[in-house]
Amino acid sequence: MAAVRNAEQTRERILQATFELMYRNGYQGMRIDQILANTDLAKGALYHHFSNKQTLGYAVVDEILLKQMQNKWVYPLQNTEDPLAAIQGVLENLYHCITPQQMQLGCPLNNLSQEMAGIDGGFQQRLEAIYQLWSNAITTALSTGQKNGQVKQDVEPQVVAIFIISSLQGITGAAKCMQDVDMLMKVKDTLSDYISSLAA
Amino acid sequence: MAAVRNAEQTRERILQATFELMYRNGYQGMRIDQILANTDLAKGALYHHFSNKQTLGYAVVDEILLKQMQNKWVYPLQNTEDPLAAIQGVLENLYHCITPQQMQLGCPLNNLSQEMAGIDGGFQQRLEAIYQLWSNAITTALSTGQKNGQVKQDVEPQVVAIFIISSLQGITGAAKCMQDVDMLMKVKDTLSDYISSLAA
DNA sequence: CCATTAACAGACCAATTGGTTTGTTACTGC
DNA sequence: GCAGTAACAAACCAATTGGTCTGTTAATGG
Repeated sequence: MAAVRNAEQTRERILQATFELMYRNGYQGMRIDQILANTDLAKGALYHHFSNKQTLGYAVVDEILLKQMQNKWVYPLQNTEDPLAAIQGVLENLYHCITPQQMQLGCPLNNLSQEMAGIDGGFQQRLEAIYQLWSNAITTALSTGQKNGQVKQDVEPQVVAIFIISSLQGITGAAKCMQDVDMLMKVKDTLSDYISSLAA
Repeated sequence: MAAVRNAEQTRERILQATFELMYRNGYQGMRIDQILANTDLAKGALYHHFSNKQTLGYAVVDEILLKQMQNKWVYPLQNTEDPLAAIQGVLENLYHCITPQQMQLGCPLNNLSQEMAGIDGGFQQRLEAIYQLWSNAITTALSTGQKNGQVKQDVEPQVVAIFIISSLQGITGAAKCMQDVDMLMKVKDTLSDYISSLAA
């Protein structure tokens, strides 16, 4: 058995497995041994790449969650003709192919925030940075919309941006408990209507 | 030392301490030994009242969280002249005397939901019941408002109720990460404006 | 081609965990 | 007032936990 070695790839495998376990069980519920089982690695390998559980958790936020945020929200809202429509598009896309499984598990960012932001300052700072990225993307989009005359002048972009983010996270969170897909969709439409009401 | 015994009171003390620890550290992060330390009880006492950690966690939801929901939302919205104003009042009251500590810790119901609803069916069912209580209270208020001609006829009470709940929870959750009181208040006002827009 | 080091494997460990058991003490009904 | 039981105390336990340590093997530069 030719055991090929690729440090960077191994590191990535560990990160990905950790992310999935954290998504399913939370950071505190996630176990190191589960990572090893899911990656077919030994402890030596993991602790060669990450010094401890906390560092590993931080890395998941800094690398995986951050990248997800960029792909889902930052890039799609950049250089768009109609910012409001772009926001609606991302929203639609988000709910378009959501599985019952995903509904039950909720949003990785939200889950981790509620679990760890209040307990661990390191997590709080890193998660805050991602929320900052998110709100900046929407704030910029709304501001651009105002410049283009597509968005009402009396809305405060930053406040509304955070309201949109909050509502979205809240809906995902509520769905996790309520387990009602139809209701989830209707509530999402209510948020959609609110966003539409921002149009000039 | 006359060790006075009061079973019901001891049970309540355990429940209260467990609630606080769960609020601070999450269910998975909360440790049995911490409960004992905070109540000055021995293990025998705890396991005499509760058969295991899970049962204890469930009891916190069934008794403490449920009662909090009734006091904060159900009763205040019952038999009110102006349901919409009543909702605004509860909201205002909620944010009126919020400490930085509470902002950092977030909402007990939301924290626990995000942490456990996806993992443990027992928690999910119990938490869902509380969300049901909550949404029913607001739904009924909105319906009454419609009958009274105070609320627009074209709003769907149940959907809007869940949207309000979601937004509120989302705001609390975001505040936990963002740590910005002023922003939190402004976003809350945005929700308040939305609720005002429901008036006939 | 060989020395050095990076990338792993896996046995090992101390501390912590939820939970049990056995014993003691306060109450309660008769 | 005493027997029986409920309400505790506290030592004990097995399993799990994150983390370490000592090897071994593959790459890499000279």
